[in-house]
Amino acid sequence: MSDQPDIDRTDEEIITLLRQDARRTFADIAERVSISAPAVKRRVDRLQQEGLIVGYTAIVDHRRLGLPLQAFVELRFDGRTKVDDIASVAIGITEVETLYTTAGDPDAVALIRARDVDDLKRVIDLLRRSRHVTGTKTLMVLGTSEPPHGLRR
Amino acid sequence: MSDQPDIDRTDEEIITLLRQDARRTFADIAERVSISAPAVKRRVDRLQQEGLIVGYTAIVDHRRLGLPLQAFVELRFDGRTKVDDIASVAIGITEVETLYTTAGDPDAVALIRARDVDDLKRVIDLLRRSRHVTGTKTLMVLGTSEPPHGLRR
DNA sequence: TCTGAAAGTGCCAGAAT
DNA sequence: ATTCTGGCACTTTCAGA
Repeated sequence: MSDQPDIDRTDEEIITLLRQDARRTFADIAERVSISAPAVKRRVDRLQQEGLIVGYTAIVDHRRLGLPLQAFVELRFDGRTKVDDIASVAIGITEVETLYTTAGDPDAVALIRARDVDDLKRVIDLLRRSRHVTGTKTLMVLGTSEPPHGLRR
Repeated sequence: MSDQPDIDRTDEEIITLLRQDARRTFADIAERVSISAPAVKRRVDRLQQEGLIVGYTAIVDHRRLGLPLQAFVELRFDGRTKVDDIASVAIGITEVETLYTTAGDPDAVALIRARDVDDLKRVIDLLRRSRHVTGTKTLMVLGTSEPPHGLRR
């Protein structure tokens, strides 16, 4: 359970560049951070091994992939529910993009992607019928915006 | 504003593979989907051009990068607020990972990442003082879980 | 299929400890 | 002296036409 290993300015820059475009070449990164490509590769290998970089993913347009609807479903559980049981409500439901367990009024929040209203309804019903779930509240997402992604300190 | 272009099974597989690991080579993908590497490249180029693949990013461990706290901040706005004004509350606040505009009780939800409680407090205060914001409600995230990422239909 | 570019590896130099 | 990090040279693999 280590926490923050020694990350210098160059490591930060490399991470930022890879967050902006994960398919950048080492040579490209090397030029931007002013060290050689092999040196970049070694740093990236290290960052991965230390678990700072967990992986790389393609960002897709869900609308064009046939999942235009997005919603938060707040979940409330009965008092006996263990935290691990909470996480298990999402398993097998592919429409659940992320399940957040939370401290406070909703015990969890599921971020859903759905094809259409019927699909969304089906997913909500599935969640509502899950063991220990005592209630839900759904919040439709109209739009999202995020910063250019990478300048985060 | 086109929507769903012709995506065949191979395109879907390619997208899934790139979502699992965006740094996969065309040769690697080619082997897995049983076509040639140049054919994969052409498809990926097309998927990018059609806007199905928007970009590629590195997934980082925010805890180890010094941002261990995560929270939802529900935002309520006064009646005269335009939707575009809602999105603008997040600009300049690097701790806002995503701002969701929503239909219903909260008008928007900001997903926040913070260094520590003071940082979180600072961000919440910033949001509360934003123009048109009439109230907030904060929900701490205890944990997240997401499906292996890619099997989504 | 072919050419140039990038990835990946080994080796050595220099700096920091 | 040793450890860490970078550069260089080289081979293998990939990208792109």
